[in-house]
Amino acid sequence: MVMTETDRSVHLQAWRALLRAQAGVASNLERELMAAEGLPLAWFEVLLVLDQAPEGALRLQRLTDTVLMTKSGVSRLVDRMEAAGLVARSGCPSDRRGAFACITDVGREKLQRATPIHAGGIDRHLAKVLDAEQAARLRDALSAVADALGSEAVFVACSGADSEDHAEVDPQGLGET
Amino acid sequence: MVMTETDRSVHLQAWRALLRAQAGVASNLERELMAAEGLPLAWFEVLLVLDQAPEGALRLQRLTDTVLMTKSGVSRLVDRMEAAGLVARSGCPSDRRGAFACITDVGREKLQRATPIHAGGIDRHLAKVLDAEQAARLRDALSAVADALGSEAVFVACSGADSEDHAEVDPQGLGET
DNA sequence: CGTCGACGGTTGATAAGTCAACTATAATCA
DNA sequence: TGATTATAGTTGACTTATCAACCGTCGACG
Repeated sequence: MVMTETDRSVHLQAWRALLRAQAGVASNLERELMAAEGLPLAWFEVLLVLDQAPEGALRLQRLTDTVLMTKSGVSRLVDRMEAAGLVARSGCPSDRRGAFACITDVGREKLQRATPIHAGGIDRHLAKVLDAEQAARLRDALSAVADALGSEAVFVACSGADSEDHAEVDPQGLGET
Repeated sequence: MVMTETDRSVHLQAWRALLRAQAGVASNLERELMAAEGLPLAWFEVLLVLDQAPEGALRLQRLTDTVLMTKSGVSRLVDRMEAAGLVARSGCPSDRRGAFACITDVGREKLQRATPIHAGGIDRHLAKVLDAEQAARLRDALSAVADALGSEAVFVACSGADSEDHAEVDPQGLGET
């Protein structure tokens, strides 16, 4: 496949647009949910997947994928939501290392009130701009990108360049105290 | 415009795909840049726009837009990059409140070495999955979304719901100590 | 010309996420 | 069975972004 200069710049533009759109929509959704229900977007997403899960419970590990966060991040997120009464932890009998996060009744009520807000946001920010077909294409393109990623993530981490000889800049506070 | 159940779910799916793709590509790009040059993605983007700017300098305020960060975030980001020697602050003669961030020679070198890494990442993660036409459509769709956003952001902030009567959950530590 | 509101940038306090190290349990295999 | 390795989750140390309050400067208007 030949790769012209223009081709490359199109992909770069797509990437920058992706960044802008994501940041913009996310911050609007967050603001709306926050204003209407005092609910951060990430909390909403956790409630959403928990609600759909059987028993309203999911292993923390599974949450990791849906919230796009490390396990420690999820652990602390669940801490906060538990403190707020929206979810509860419960041990897993079949694997005693594991823990379930389980949506509470309060959590379900909260979700119910938040859902139309969120849906409205999606409507306003996406549906107003893209018709169903465009949205479907967008979904497909982005899914393709996201799916292609996982497969080579490991590869990339081990091949591109090893971790010596570079890092002359040292983002974490200056190496020369 | 009639809005069926399916339509709505398509938009939701598009949004979730958007989140996954953005998070995935960003973290891969970041990892690659970090491994090869010890350079965070945000730093790279700052260097990139500074390099393209006349005199290699831009007001901090302008950086705010391109990096998608608040002004305090940008101020601190520039702090760190300045400490690392990649940029320098310089006062603005015509408006003595303002400050320029100006790319240094070291910064330019760094950018030069980082650019192929970044381009390679875009290639691997986007160009490999989307041809030029698909990428162009993706760019257009996402730009449309992002552009539509700004206009109503203010509106949303003031209309949707006011900030009393809700927030029963209080994400910031429990209101009942 | 002087006052006053808006703007650009910095800073203190804080929220939230990462990484690395650790604990405890599970699974594999000699 | 017992040792080894991998996995689930938690926690401490740390990084970075935000918000709100602040300072200095600009610009407009009486």
